[in-house]
Formats: sequence, C-alpha cells, structure tokens
Amino acid sequence: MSDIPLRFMRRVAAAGSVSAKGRAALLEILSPPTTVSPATDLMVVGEKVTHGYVVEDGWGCRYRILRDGRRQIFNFILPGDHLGRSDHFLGNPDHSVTTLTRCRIYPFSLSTLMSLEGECPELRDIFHRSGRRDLLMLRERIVDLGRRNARERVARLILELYHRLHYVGLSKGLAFDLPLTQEALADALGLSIVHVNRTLRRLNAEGLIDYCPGRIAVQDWETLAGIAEFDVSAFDRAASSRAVSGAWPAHRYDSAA
Amino acid sequence: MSDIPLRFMRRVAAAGSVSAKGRAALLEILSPPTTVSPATDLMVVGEKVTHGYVVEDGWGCRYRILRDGRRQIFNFILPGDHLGRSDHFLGNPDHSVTTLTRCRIYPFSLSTLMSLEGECPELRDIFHRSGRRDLLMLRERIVDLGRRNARERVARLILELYHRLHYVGLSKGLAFDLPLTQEALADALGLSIVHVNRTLRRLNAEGLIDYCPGRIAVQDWETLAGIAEFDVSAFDRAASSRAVSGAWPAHRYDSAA
DNA sequence: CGAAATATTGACAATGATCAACTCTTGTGG
DNA sequence: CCACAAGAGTTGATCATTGTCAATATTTCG
Repeated sequence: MSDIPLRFMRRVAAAGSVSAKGRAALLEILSPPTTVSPATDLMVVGEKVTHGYVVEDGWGCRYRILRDGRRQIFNFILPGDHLGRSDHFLGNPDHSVTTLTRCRIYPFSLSTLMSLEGECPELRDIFHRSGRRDLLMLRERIVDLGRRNARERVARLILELYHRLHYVGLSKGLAFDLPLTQEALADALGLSIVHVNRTLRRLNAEGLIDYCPGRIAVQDWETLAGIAEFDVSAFDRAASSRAVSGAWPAHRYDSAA
Repeated sequence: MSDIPLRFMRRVAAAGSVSAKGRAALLEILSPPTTVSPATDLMVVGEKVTHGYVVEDGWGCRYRILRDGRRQIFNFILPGDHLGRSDHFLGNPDHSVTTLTRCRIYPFSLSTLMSLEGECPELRDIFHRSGRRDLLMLRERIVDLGRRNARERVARLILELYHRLHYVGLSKGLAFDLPLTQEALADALGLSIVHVNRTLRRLNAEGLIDYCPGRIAVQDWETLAGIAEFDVSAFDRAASSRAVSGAWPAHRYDSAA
C-alpha cells in the first residue's frame, strides 16, 4: 500500500495537471523506498549526480560550506519534494544535499528518467515546473538575506514552511512540526544561532507564534504576514502553474531608501 | 554589418557547442536591434512576458522592490546576456528587469521562439544552458548575502563581473568599465550605499583594486581572490557546460562556527 | 550655468555577532 | 534504571559590522 509516494504525487498534482500516463511514468521510474538516517548526503558538491530522490517523508536541505566552516542553506527539502533532476543537467553540482532528519526516500536513476522523458515529454514538464518553483524560492531567499532584517526573515520562513507543509497535508490547523535545530534555521536565514533564538523568543513573547523546539504554531497570522510582507496568493501562484494575470501587486520604487 | 549580436553569439558558443543550424535559428528569431535609454523596463513584475531580449550592449539588472522602497538586485545583465526565455515558462514573473545604461537590444518574440524550438531542439538546449548558469549565480549570491561580509562580497562581485565581461571581450587587461552607481552595487550586495563606498575606498587604499566611478581595475588578483574565496575554474565551469569531474574543491564542514 | 544625481566622509546608532555560562534533553553504556 | 556525555537551547554581557543621518564635494547634463 504505502509503496506509493503519496505526498510527492500530491505535490506534483498541485503544481499542474498530470495525465494518467504521466502519473504512471512517474511511478515507474521510482525505485523501492528506503529509510536513511539524519545527516545522510544525498548529493555532494562536485560529485556527479547519477540518482535523484523523492523525499516522501522527512526533511533535508541544500547547502554549501565555506572554507572556514560557515554554512549557507539554500532551502529546505520537505516531504513531497524531490531532487536530482534539475541538478543533473550538465556538470557537477555547486552544492550538497543532506538529510536533516530520518527520511523515507524513493531513489530513481537519472539516466532512466532521461530516456523515459523521450517517450513521455510530460515528464520533463513536471520536473520543469518544480525547477521553476525552486528558482522562485531562491530569489525570495535573496530578498530575505539582502534586504530583510532578522524579524522579517524569521516570520517569512515560518509562513513559507507552513504553506509548503500545508500543501502536503502536514499542518494541523496553524501548527506544524519543525524538526530543525536553531543552527539549521540560522544557516538558512544568514543569522547567528543566538540571534535566531532571540528572535523566535521575541515573536513568542509577543504572541505572534507559539514555538517550542520541534514544533511551531502561528498565533497571529495577520501581524506575522504583515511583518513578512507575505503574499499568500503570490506564493500559491509560484507553487502551482496557474498564472493569474495582473494579480501581482504593482510595486513601485518610491525610494524611501 | 553590425546587425549580428556578436557578443551574444560569443557567449552562447562559449557555453557549449552550437551547430550552424542552431546559430542560424538563433539569428532568425531576433528582431532588428533598437537602442533604449537607461531605466527602461524590459520586464515588469507580474506582467506577462511576451518578448525576450538579447542585450548586445549596455547593462541591466533583475530586481525587486519591497513595499517600503528597499530594492534587491538579483543579478546584473551584461552585454551578450539575454532574458525572457526562462521567465516565460508559465506564469508571470516575480521580478522586474530594467536597463541601467543605454542599451542596444535585439527583441525576440517568445511565441516564435517556442514554436521554432519544436523544429530545432538545440535551441532549447542553448537557452537551457544559460538558465542553469543563472541558477548557479543566484546560489552564489545567496552565499554572499547570507554568509559573507561586505569586504568579501565586494571583492567577489568585482571578480565575477570581470570574468563575465572578459568572456565577451569587454576587459582591458585587468580593468573594465563599471557603469554602475554605488546605489546599484549596494542593492545587489545587500549593503548600504555608504558602506559600499567605504569598502571600495578601503580596497582602493590597500592597493587591491583601482576604482574610480565608472571604471575599475584589479590590482592584486591573488589577494582579492583570496578574500573572495573565488575559484576561477569553478566559475568557468558554471559558465560553460564542460563538466570537469572531481575538480571542485572538497569542502568539509569543519565547524569553526 | 545651475539643478540633480552621485560620491565621499564624519558622527552616531543599531542590528546582529561573539563569548561565555548555564540549563535542558536525549541517548548510551554500565 | 541511573549517570553522564553530548548536543541543543537560553540568556546576559560586550563587541563590531553595518546602517542612518547629515554635511559637503563632485560630476553630469539639460
């Protein structure tokens, strides 16, 4: 029964319509699932990528380490996400992927995928869509790191994670499990551990969130979204392929800067 | 004579081999060039992208503005670069593109391109390659913003720009024209204008660079590359499609952090 | 020539980093 | 089942990188 990656299929379907044939092809390329422990490398910087993985359960992240040990996490990989396809295209990856928790993953051979894409072009579209989503999330992170302060970054990450988890049915009300150390949060947010802690604590004290290690709940959505400048509709649009023309807020450069 | 975008063709060729047919197809889609003034929007956030542009001469940037006026520049668009193809795929863009100087551009219709890609799949590969390059540069920027200080960021940007310009023949020795205001630099680097100025001045005083507005020269490549942790071979590998297995430095998380 | 944009510099403020101590969990071996 | 070690979280004190404000060049351009 549970040899089908339900969350993955769900996320794929949410991103755009998939034919029965596409669904079948998707399942066909997947190898039987395995469970790997935390801190397992699924891809390492500079090493040829031969396999992709569907992460059906557990968390991971894409990251890079600087010479002196500083780490930057590019983004988190959540249940239902996958990796490998977009990293495969030409050359060796510029970053690594590791698991952060115990994960249930479905490996797949990239050469198999590539050849199947010939017969079933829809497959390529499916992976392409999520590649685009990743790109949008990367840009969002750049804005975070470049132009938002700690408070805004944290607020935004919480809302982003909530949304992504909600998509695959992993939210309970406005709460969700957050199996990340504050160190991981810090490395994603470009902050120090200590400052992440303080910021979280402060949001807690202000009643905007209810956080305790391992779990978090959004208490005051409105205020939090205001701080984060978080636009749900924009986020959804990025996640799915359904373009909504003109719905994006028309920003202007009013130059308060 | 100059109705052929030489720098563009050069960059495309540098990224991977292109057949005569591919070259022809590329040229076929392009409309006659126009010159646009600085601060011309080539793409605006949320508005459907119908045309792409080859920027044969002049500089532009991809950016986004926050409600309060803060601006984040994602990256710069240099002579020989193009835009539109990767932004076209499904939905409206999450960011804008504007020119920063007077630019000579070759517009092209995206619908035309899409249909031609059917006949000439090589076209798709060509654009795909540069999409990948953009992705790598975005990740690099994330590392910059998240984990490098002002000095490192500035050093790195200088070296990156030098390399990209060198590719299209726009460097003179170790010098190149830098038609960016310090405000633009600041918005790309996630710093304040004042701090960019100071950092530049300091690098100047230390004899690492020779900067005056409008123009910059690298004086002490070694030291600058050391500060920036800039790996030329990695950069080249990202720019071209020629994968070099195992050549990437094997970073370790030694946790000085 | 003069207005506007850009660059430069000093003084001061503040966000966030670092250091350090201490607590709380969690997992492991005796 | 307890003791203890290791990892993770918390908090205070202090430091420092970077931002903000403001005043003053300097350049660009109509």
